[in-house]
Amino acid sequence: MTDTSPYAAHGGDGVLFAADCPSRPILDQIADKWSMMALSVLQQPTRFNEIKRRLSGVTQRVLTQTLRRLERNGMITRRVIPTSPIGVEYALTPLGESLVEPFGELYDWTIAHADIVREAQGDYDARSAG
Amino acid sequence: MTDTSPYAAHGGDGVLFAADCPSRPILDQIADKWSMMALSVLQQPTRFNEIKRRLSGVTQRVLTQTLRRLERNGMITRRVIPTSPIGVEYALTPLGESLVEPFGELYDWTIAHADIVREAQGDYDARSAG
DNA sequence: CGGAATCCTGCCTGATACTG
DNA sequence: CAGTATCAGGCAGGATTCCG
Repeated sequence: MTDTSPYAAHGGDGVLFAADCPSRPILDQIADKWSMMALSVLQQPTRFNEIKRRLSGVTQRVLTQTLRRLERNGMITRRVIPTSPIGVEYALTPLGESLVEPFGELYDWTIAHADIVREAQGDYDARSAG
Repeated sequence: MTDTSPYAAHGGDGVLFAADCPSRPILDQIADKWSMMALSVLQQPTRFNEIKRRLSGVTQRVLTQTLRRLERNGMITRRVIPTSPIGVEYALTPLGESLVEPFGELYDWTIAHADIVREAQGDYDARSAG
């Protein structure tokens, strides 16, 4: 990669996340757990309530906001199915598909390190209590 | 791919993010922008106020909470430097270092797609207004 | 079914002051 | 310096209800 901007590469230098770094406004939009989980679920087109069931714990209000935001950012599409009762199916755009990869690696990381993290939590809590 | 657990791999099937998926409690802890930015900044050991300056926009309250949470999850260490005035330096643990990779890919994604996302936002807003 | 509207609570923000 | 404490005000999120 031929660095054309101070933000071209991650790691190494100290300009990471400066106030004007172009990563900031985007991270504000997508770097939250519900966005990540929704994107992952949408690897196959899915309807609203099905997404809601998968993301157990999310409220319909927050899920709606999340899907709207993802749609506005060009990551998913919203298609109304004129049945009765009505259906709405969400699906990834090519842009959204390209995001699944980084998110997937993060997902895989959590699976791989779940035990270690739980252990660390136990240690910390024991130290705090003692 | 030899799936040993229903959660062994990302993508493909439909069990993603079931209520008992071990990814959930961890994502709750780390899948937020401040955690991600803090971890990235801490690729080199950094003191509190320096981190705060890098993560422009964060309040000291939220940053403290974020660092505590990362420390509890075994991702960073907190070292008090007995100078006067006192100093506190945060640094990555090996666990935290292993997280930098996935986060870095996400960071690189935002840099690479910043323009496309901005364009999508403009389109969406224009459609909404029209 | 999908979502908008409503109300209500509570945490976050932002500012400021205080401690070791 | 690195927090904790406090308080005002605002906005996010939960629960519920209603509509196409």
